[in-house]
Amino acid sequence: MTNPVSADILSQYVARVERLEEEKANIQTDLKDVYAEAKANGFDVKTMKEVVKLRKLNKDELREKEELLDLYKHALGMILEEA
Amino acid sequence: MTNPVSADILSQYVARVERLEEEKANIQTDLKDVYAEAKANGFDVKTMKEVVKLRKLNKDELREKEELLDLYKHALGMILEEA
Amino acid sequence: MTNPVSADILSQYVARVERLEEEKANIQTDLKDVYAEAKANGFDVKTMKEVVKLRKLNKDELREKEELLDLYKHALGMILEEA
Amino acid sequence: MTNPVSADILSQYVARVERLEEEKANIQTDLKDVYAEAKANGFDVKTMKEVVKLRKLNKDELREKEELLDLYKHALGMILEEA
DNA sequence: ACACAAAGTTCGCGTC
DNA sequence: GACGCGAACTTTGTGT
Repeated sequence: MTNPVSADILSQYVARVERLEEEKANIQTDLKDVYAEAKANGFDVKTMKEVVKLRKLNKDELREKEELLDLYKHALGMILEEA
Repeated sequence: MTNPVSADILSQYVARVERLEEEKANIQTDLKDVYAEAKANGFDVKTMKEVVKLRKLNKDELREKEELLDLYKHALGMILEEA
Repeated sequence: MTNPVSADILSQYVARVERLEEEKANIQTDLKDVYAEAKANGFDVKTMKEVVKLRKLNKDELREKEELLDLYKHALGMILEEA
Repeated sequence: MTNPVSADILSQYVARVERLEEEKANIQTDLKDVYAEAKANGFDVKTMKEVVKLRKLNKDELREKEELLDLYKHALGMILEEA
């Protein structure tokens, strides 16, 4: 499979990966810091995270999806109470 | 740590785990089959899965969460278009 | 999409799915319980899971997998001395 | 909760978070690209990831981990003959 | 130590 | 039939 492993090439790839993962770890630390600071100023971190998540959603996609869903919901008499 | 590993006891636990995982795998196969059958009869599998997911959500929990969020959304002038 | 949604048929499918998912959830609970019991008796759950995973692989796959890993390790000079 | 929400401050925090998450997403894309390139050159991505993970562990942790795993394997009679 | 949340891995699906 | 994409599950880390 593959071929006689070329140590040099492999090392290069691994080095690139490790470099990127280091950068990523730094950013994650920064994120943690921002949330910590916000929390120290009285904000609710959990809710902030949720807000951020919501803002990621593209409204149009969402609407399209919901329309498709409605079809099926009605078909099912989607009464949530009867779960 | 732990203790001199008791092979018998460990084997029992592993056997129980493997039995349960086998059952689980069977069920997953069944699920796949149901969806395949539904698809063959003209239903949209992706949407079906979404309906199933929605039905799992407890409506009350949802509402509570949204109220909290609204506070922050308004604070942000949560205009999704300006993302 | 598809066509005039047949509510009855769809309901049947959803019911079957939900039944299967309930069974699956039960099994997952059982699994959790087994691991909890093992842990209470001094076993290391993480290692147990690793063992279970290894047992899933047949011997040939296992050998192949380990050989490839060793190859890469050697290429990277990662083998300092073996065990 | 917390108190009269200060919209300006909150917006700043959210902006900083979103900036950092964007950077993070870029890095993840880069990582994907590196692995894709490696794959295109005949390397096994899964094994590469495994190697990278191993390189993160220091030697002591590694030894401890492997010893425990061996203990369990032996208890289950999983060691047929060593490599 | 536990529960919740994020990350990584795996699996199924649609595509080419 | 393989590849890449997206969702599901698992596992790891963190905060309480």
